[in-house]
Amino acid sequence: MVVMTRRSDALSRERIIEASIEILDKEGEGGLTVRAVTAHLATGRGAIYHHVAGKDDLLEEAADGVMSRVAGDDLRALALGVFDAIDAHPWVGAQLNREPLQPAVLRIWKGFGTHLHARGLTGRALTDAGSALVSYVLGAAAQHAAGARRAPDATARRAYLDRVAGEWAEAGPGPLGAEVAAAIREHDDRAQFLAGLDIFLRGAVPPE
Amino acid sequence: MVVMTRRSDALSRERIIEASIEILDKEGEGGLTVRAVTAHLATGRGAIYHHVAGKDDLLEEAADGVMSRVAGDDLRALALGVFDAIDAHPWVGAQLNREPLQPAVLRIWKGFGTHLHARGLTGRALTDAGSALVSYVLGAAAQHAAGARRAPDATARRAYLDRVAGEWAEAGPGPLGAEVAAAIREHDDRAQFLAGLDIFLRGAVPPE
DNA sequence: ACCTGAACACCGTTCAAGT
DNA sequence: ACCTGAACACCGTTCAAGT
Repeated sequence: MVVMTRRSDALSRERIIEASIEILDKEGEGGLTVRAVTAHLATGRGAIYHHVAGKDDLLEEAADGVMSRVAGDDLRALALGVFDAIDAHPWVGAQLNREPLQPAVLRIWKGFGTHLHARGLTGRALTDAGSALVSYVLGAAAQHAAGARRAPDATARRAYLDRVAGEWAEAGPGPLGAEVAAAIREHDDRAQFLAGLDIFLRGAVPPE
Repeated sequence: MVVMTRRSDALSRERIIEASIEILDKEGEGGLTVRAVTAHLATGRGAIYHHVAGKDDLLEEAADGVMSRVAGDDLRALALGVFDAIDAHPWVGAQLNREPLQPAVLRIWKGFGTHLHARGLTGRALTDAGSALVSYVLGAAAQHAAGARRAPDATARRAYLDRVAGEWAEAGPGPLGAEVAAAIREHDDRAQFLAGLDIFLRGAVPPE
């Protein structure tokens, strides 16, 4: 008698999402197609629709998969963790800004909310600060991710920054253009992100 | 003798962008297809490629077209102008977060940079504050636009907020979940945006 | 120079047919 | 129940042919 066992590599929501993250990391956002995912899993085109609702669902779950591995003992560490995760997976930066209710965004909201609450914020002050912090972090993430996508290595990055600096310099003959142009050439996204975070924390919560 | 004159409605970059904005406002981002634009202009599919580089170019120029009409005498007025423009044209919210160097983003950067400079910020303090402010405004814009897209009228908006509040309430049994859930139900995106702007300004610049 | 529209090389999703 | 893969209804972009 032949006993039919499940293939050990049977499809599942988890395996589909895992494969999607691999493809997104290797090929970028444009590389994630249903054809690529099903080819990677060696199955038929329509197979994944038994496990995920569609491509949007796939992207939301993939982004949450990345964000679920971010932790931080305090607020700055958590924010840096989010930044570094997006630096490592640039496609997440765009995805987080597509839908405010997706699991990954709620996860970030909860993390920041908890830390702000621990710092003594309650009521309106808490939700105002949480909302602003989430907006700042997601906005900075999208900006950084878009830049990282366009300038993946140091040489491309230099050319990219020079181009922005040039546009700034020509934009205003006044002192503003020159100042910003110079700053852009010395620019470091991660340090800039932290500087913005500190501005925000200074305005939102009293020093501990 | 027959003198051939140019059709008065000859194609031009301006007319193509204008048509694109109309389609985006009426049909949303998904409605902007090359087929829709060329049908609207009663011309052949390939005609627009003589005037714009492609669909990305079209979206960047359309967003800049909207942002070019925003003005503000002071920083808060400018920020509110950006918010209101995105409220009126939700597709701009997503577009601004796609590419940090696009004309509309540089335009916003210059506006904020000028106002921050006028408030006495220079050097690193200026670029840190400008960068953080742009990130906050673009992030908040994306969040608001995504919500507005999903909940266009008051009834849909209520259902939407109730759903978020519900997710929050069930998320944490502690005081945080209940507080945030209650705040969300009373939530007003525009007021929230202003509250976040004030947090930011408190941290970035001394009161005038 | 500009426009036309068929052709090309893709998409995401559905669904009858299989196991 | 789950999987297969052809079919469907779309895309953006190119390009030979027209004017």
